[in-house]
Amino acid sequence: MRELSKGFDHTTVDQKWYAFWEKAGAFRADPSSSRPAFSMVLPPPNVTGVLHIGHALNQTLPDVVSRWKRMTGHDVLWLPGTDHAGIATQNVVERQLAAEGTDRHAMGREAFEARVWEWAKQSHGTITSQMRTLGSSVDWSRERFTLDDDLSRAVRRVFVTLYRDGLIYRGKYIVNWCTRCRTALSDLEVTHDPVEGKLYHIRYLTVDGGDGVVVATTRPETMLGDTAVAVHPEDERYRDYIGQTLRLPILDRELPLIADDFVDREFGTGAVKVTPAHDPNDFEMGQRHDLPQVAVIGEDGKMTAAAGHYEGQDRFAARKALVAQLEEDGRLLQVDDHSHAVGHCSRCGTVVEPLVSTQWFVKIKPLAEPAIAAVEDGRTKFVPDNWARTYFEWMTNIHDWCISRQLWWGHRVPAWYCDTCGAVRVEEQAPEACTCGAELRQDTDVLDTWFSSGLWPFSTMGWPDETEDLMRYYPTSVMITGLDIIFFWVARMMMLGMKFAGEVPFKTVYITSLVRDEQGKKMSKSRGNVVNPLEVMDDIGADAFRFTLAALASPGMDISLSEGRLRGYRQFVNKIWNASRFLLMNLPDDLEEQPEVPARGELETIHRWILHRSSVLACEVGAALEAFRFDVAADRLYHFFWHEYADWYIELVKPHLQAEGAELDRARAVLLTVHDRVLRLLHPFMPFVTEELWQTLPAVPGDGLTPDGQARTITRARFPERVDAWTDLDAVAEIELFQEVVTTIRTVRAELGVPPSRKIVTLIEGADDDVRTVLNRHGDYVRRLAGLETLTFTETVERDPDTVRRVVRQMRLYLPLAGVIDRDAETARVRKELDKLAKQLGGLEGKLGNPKFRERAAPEVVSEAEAQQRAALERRSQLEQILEELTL
RNA sequence: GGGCGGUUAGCUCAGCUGGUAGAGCACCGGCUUUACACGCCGGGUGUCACAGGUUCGAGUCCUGUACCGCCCA
Repeated sequence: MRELSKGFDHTTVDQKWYAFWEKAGAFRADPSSSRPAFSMVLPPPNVTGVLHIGHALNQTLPDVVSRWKRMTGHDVLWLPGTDHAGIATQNVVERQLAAEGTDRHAMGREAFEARVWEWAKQSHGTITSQMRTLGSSVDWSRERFTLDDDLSRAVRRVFVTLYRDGLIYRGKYIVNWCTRCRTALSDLEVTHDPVEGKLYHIRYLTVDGGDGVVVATTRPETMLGDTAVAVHPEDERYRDYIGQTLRLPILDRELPLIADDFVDREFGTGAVKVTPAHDPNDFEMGQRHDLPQVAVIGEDGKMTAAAGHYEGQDRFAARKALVAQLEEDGRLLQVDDHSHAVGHCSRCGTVVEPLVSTQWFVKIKPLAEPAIAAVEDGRTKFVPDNWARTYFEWMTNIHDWCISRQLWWGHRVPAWYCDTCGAVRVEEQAPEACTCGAELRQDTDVLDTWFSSGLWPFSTMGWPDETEDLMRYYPTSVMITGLDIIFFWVARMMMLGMKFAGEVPFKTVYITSLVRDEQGKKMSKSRGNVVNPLEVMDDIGADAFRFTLAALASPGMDISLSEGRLRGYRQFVNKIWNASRFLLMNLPDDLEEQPEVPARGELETIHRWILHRSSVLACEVGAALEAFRFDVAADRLYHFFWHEYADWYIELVKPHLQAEGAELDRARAVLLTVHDRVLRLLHPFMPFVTEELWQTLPAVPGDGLTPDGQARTITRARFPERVDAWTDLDAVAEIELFQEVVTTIRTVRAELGVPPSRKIVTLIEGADDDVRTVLNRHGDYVRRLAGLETLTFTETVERDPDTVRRVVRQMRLYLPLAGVIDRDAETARVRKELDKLAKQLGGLEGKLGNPKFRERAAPEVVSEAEAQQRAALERRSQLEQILEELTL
């Protein structure tokens, strides 16, 4: 006899199988295969990152898809890799250096880069091994890193092409500047968080000493850089002031009072100070009115020489000092509490300082337009489709993309400058020297990490070379990723993919939701409610964890990761384990191959029923996966396995497993077939336990072989489909009737506290011939599952007050239970049911009595209501009879 | 301010093209029935946020309100 341990121990099993799969090349794509291709790329996590709950979800779902596709006969490529995460990684290493009492400037660029490479190589193993723990079935032989030589070559090719097409330009504009990271940021790397600040009202006098105007500002320290005051052109209050000259407090600079309809009349006093060098809106206003830019805050966040005697003070200290000064001068009229959104660096949380700086930009509109069109005409589809709206919203309001970063870790901008003649050379390969003969100096900046990850779907496949992989796997089939990076990745991959690879990068984009904690709160370190996926997997295993995520992944809904669900699905894994254990106990040792399931005509009803149900299940799971309804698929599997297969079929099949000869063979064949099928259906969700169990089953010849044909693996076994020959509604009807009778008797026993050990008797009155035939056929099962001594049919039952009576369909069940029956309780129970029935009948009568219902409702709806009414009336008369008998 | 989503059992969530509500967990009662106490049997505990409207009929469609959340500005 084959044997399994008493429970599933994921700690010993999971690793073993992942290593096996990898060694066997189970996840390796094969471009020479004749099978249809199915491809995905994994949005690369940070090379120095650790697996968090978002990764877990965004890898579990595509893993379910790729395992499923592999089993449905596709040549699957799921391409993994990591990105270099410019700012984040550089920050970490800089902190390490600081702890060692040095910094990157002391080391020099080359040594620093070498140091970061070392760190990246070292920490790279963390996330990749965590992906293996989760079971992600990626093709590691094709793993990529954004700084790989090929990918860097792609970055340079794209940069140079965009530059030559006029889509990349260098210029002096206002950008988001992080004073701590000392680099420019793109709009997307700035998060706007609400801050409780103040609104300061400051009087600016006119040059001739007149009262002037009062401006309202949240950032008084920037006033030192004011070069105008603006009001709305139609604002009656200020009509007469427009064109006057004001005097800037403290610095005494003269400022024109200009009119611009950007000004919000409702805000503050309706007059605003204009600081073109430190506010993006003011920057634009400054350009419209040709205002000078006075930078009073430097790249280090400290006041510059232009700030007068505030020079050298930190911007926030300067604010305090300046407010005090204004107050002393009597210029500060009012200070209100004011809550407003302030931009913070998404990497370090520092308040972003808008400042004017020379940077490289991507001109985005010409790239965005085709990317918008591709979603409009359905070349790329969003699932759920309302995300397309968010995509359009962003793509149509998009600004030029600042791609240069003042960092050392990343792809260095491929631009060279000649200090002699002023030439700028943008080349893929470093030019030897300037055409004027002078030496060239390369731009010191690097590119935004997202500039390289935006190329990911094709740069990883060898672009710009026309590689076999690129030809076969691009465009990818699906992109599965979180909503938080719909703009970072999806939008940019769309734009760059269309421009450079000539086609959309993916046909479908499935947007996953946010994983929240049990109370629906966003997980955050400060809140302390972060669920660590590694701890969860350590605790309950990757299989239960993955199944939970899939079961909770309803489209468009955030996921609240509930402890209860996790526990429940861990128990499900245990259930699967034990059902397999039961199966194995009942198979002979020498069974090497799975026997064929006999034809329907040779099978007992229970076998026909479970085969039918397993066929329907395969159909439902397949359809759910096709529609990305991971939750529905998980729900069907759970329900089938536990409440049909284990609760009923396994119980029913037990007596047949005690039989001999053909009856035993039939039972074994069906049990094994159904079990094998359900393990396969479960495999995409629970890869480890299903492989472990499937390996113990007798083989299906030729199925599920590893690529070298030397071993078996469920990862390559055929995914079950509907089997038309098993469709059997008669069997379903029989089993349902039987279940109703059993459940009714069990309920009586439970209500009256009849212990399982006590066998009782049941009489059935009013069964027609068909029902008798069916129940006689299943008499053994009923006796077994309901704990009966005898089940007999009768035409008339004596009116015995010590008998419990129940109605099942058109039949009455009589259970003589002298000594335990509580007639009052029984009477109350029947009355309660009659009340319920009366309500239901009332509703049905109201409906059917309404001529408009009969007139307008669909005929089948009407006849359905009539049938319900008939059944309810029948039941009522049965119950009334029972009541009468009880009250003898 | 703009956009999107949510509000259904104690908790976490399903509910397709309208036909008077479901799952898991929790809970209550009973069980060493030889796969499983991570189990078995039985029990549903609800004003489907609120107010209108469409309809023979609304959890489901429409409008509005309230509250919660996310994204963008």
